[in-house]
Amino acid sequence: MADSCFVTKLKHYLDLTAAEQKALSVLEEGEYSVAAGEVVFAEESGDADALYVVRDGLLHSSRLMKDGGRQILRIFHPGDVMGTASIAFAKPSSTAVAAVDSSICRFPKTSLMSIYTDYPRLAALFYSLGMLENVVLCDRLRSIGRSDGEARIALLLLDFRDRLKITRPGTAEAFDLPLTQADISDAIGMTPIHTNRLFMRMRTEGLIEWTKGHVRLLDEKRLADLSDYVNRYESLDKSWYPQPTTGSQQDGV
Amino acid sequence: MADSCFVTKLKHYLDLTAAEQKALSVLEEGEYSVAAGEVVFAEESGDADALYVVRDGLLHSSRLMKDGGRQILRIFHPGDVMGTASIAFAKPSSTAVAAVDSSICRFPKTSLMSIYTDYPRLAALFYSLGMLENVVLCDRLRSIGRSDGEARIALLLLDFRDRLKITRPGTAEAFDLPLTQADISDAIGMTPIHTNRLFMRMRTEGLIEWTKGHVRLLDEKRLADLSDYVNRYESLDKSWYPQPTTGSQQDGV
DNA sequence: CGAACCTTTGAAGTGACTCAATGCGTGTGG
DNA sequence: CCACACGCATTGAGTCACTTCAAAGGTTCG
Repeated sequence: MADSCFVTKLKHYLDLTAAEQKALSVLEEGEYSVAAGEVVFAEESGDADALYVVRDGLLHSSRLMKDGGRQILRIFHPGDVMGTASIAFAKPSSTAVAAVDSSICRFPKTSLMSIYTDYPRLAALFYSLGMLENVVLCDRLRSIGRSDGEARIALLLLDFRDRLKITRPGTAEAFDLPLTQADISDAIGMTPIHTNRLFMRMRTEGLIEWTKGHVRLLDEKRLADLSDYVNRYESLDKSWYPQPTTGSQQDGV
Repeated sequence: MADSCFVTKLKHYLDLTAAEQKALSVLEEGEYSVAAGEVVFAEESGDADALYVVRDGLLHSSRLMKDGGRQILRIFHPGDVMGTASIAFAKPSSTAVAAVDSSICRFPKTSLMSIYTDYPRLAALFYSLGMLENVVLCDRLRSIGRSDGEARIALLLLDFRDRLKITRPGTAEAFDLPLTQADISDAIGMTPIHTNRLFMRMRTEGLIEWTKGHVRLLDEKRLADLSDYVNRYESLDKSWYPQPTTGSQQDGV
């Protein structure tokens, strides 16, 4: 059987043992479909007793504002884990919605327990990935806090592309971006009207091509320069990881 | 010996066994002082081979912009762990500076290895705390992306106060805030001039009192309302944690 | 007693916002 | 097969929150 996107993604960072892969497969048992626009979990409603692995499609998490506005917090690609806030809290702190028809796997967070006891290296990998997301979030905070509209769009596009690259190594300067301009504006903290004007401008400036649902980066260097972009997804520092768990013996230092 | 702020903070979330506390004490061995304004680690310079526990004082991490601007990413209080980005990366992705004379403990990240192998419940707690920070970061992203100046300041003040509360349970509506208006403006993504006008306005509106280095929240309800604030620091969901490690036996499910 | 740092104020400019409307493709029901 | 509705992209005009540039007032400290 071919690897799932989840395993592909983890293998991108770390050589997994057979035992580790087997332990992970438990997390991808309950696969199901969500239609575009459908809500997977919602802010302050229901219990956050599970996490979700994205198998296919595209989803995002957001928080609403009192005035009806919305801030998109994260965008989830195949191989990503959604709902990690429920590791800390018993209620969802954001709302997850499918941007296109997607396929996800739900697993109860108690499944993590045996990973922590029996597969310490996987626990370490999870922590690393959590901290990676943390750094990416800081990059976005900096972008939204301190740079103008074009730079914010540039960061979003480059990040989207590089995240896609992990599980789709073929991805280059052109890719599908199945988000509306309204979605993008909610992600970069601007109004849809202004976001549209920015897209127009970036088109005439020769930075990007944009046709509904599809983007081409025409000048990656200038985009990266604009947004001071760093690709955080290349590799992780594994120097502090414990020994891997192999099937036969239960490790040892 | 009295608990350190670090242990106090972790105990706020979880009853630690004697063995667990002993394991943590290793992380607080190399204490040293940093003067106000001093840099602990800097963006893209040197190796990120260590983490830091704050014992006393106040520090923050930031990233610079090309034009000389700065975005403050996080503010560290006693009991907080700085430099968690080095869990994922070999180079610092931000710059940490002491806001006031502080005292911190440095420990190599390889110290985490034995915690992951021998104290799975501590590993789980660390992961939870990482995800908590993640959610807090999302709250700030939302604030900076979608709300106006007053709301951003309100969030910063409430968050600062509630974070302080963890290790200083006495803290109420008045507390020291040893940051300049320029620092605060770098944290909320505004210019110092405008930040000052916002402070002035919030003063006349009866929301806060502000004297250099000291703040009093005069109308917490309205501040919380303005910023749609949620205190994330009250408690963690521990339902998925593995059994604690006790000194004598090496656990078992 | 002046230098350095921070806060405060004034005035003018601008990037992004609001309100308002048009265009455009797609699906759907009459 | 056309009329209509709906969701999304585009454009225009006026306004406002926040910025930039410029300078003055307070404190603290050597």
